[in-house]
Amino acid sequence: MQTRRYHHGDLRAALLDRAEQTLREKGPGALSLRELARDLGVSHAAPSRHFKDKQALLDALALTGFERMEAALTASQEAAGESFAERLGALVRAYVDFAVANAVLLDLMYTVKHEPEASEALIAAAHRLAAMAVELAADGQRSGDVREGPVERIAMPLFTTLHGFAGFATSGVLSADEVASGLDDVIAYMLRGCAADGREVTWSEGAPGLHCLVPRPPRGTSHPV
Amino acid sequence: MQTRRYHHGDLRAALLDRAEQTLREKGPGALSLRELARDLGVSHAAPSRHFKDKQALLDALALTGFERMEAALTASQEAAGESFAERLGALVRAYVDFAVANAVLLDLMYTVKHEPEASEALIAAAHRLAAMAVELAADGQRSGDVREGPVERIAMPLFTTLHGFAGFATSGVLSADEVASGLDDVIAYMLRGCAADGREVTWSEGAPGLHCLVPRPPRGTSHPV
DNA sequence: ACCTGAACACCGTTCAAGT
DNA sequence: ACCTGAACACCGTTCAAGT
Repeated sequence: MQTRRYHHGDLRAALLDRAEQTLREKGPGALSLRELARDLGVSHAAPSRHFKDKQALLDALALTGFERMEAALTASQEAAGESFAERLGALVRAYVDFAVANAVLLDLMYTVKHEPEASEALIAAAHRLAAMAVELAADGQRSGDVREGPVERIAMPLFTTLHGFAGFATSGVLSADEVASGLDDVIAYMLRGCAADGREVTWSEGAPGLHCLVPRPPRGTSHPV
Repeated sequence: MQTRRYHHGDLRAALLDRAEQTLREKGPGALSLRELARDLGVSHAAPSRHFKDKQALLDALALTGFERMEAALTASQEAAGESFAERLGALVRAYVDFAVANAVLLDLMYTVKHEPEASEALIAAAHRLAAMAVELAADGQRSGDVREGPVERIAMPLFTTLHGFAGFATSGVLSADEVASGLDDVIAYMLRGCAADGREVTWSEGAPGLHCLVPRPPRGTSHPV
């Protein structure tokens, strides 16, 4: 019968799928391994063959979240225009869209863990996301849109803003309307924050025609802020 | 005897205290109402007089987190210098310091809740924190350090960056060293992001002498980004 | 290799009853 | 008003045993 083959085939994936669904529908408090097993027509001890404990399942789920987020961000960059501003805007939108569509999952991804060894893989996954911001900033430096300096130090505040905005969106501190209407303010602010001196900053997606000029630094300045 | 009077006096506060301690020492997964009651020498049903269920206790604890964070931010502003940059820097440091010193609590404060009625008080508390950033931005506008425009829309990206940086700090995405060394990059980026056109931006705490000039916008621009 | 069934120690929540 | 004690239904985890 079909269910038999399914579980034989991939109980591990079925557990992750079902866990995410319950997480989405009933929240993290309602997730139990026994109920998961029941739903999948399997004994309550079966999950332990695939995940040593509940936390291991949650960690694995968080990891798939990072992987899907990475795919979403990559897709956003491939679909985006060529200008730095367009690519940054696309990255922000993709991150925030994924976050609000997977709020509980995002919580899981960035939740403080207490066994450092378990967090390693998750932190590495987060660093792969951050690397995309670094890549974007490096491109921006090549095109002259982004200020000079160590590119990781320039990308970090950008990625930080992204993460904070997504966090406020998922936790409800910002309403859906506020998220939608605030996106352009955030993007414009990010552009200004990383802009090369002497570069005109233009951001026109949500609020057409807004722009400003970031000037050259005063002579004699060794390291422009 | 002493313990008897203590519990009679304020079992509710004792539960919150003890819950925070276990949270800090053993993590959120290890928190149980029954153990809490045992530790306090009280029957396992006693907590239900003060919190209708476990989530209610966690929500109450999160609320005290917001209150203490608000106090820390207020204190930072009272201790800070007069310049906008100094006050912003002090706010960022205070937020991040509180976050790393209370990582699990911060998680709890901003965790996605599934009963909207329970979240209301927490969201209101978060808004009180955000109001401090709005106040600071408004002062910055009066002193000419911060660009013109609706002050909430200017403060939101700032507060968002703060929150994201704290989130990376508590979740371990940024190491303690990276947090310490990244603080000035973040602050300088924030200053640039909200600076008034034509204003010289100076930030010299961690990296003395760094500064740049944000110029006047090109003539004819209605709304500088 | 993968799963079952029973067993163990622990939960959260409720409710009559005590003081 | 505040707490107790027993009861209920549910957990996570382990482990010998099955196929």
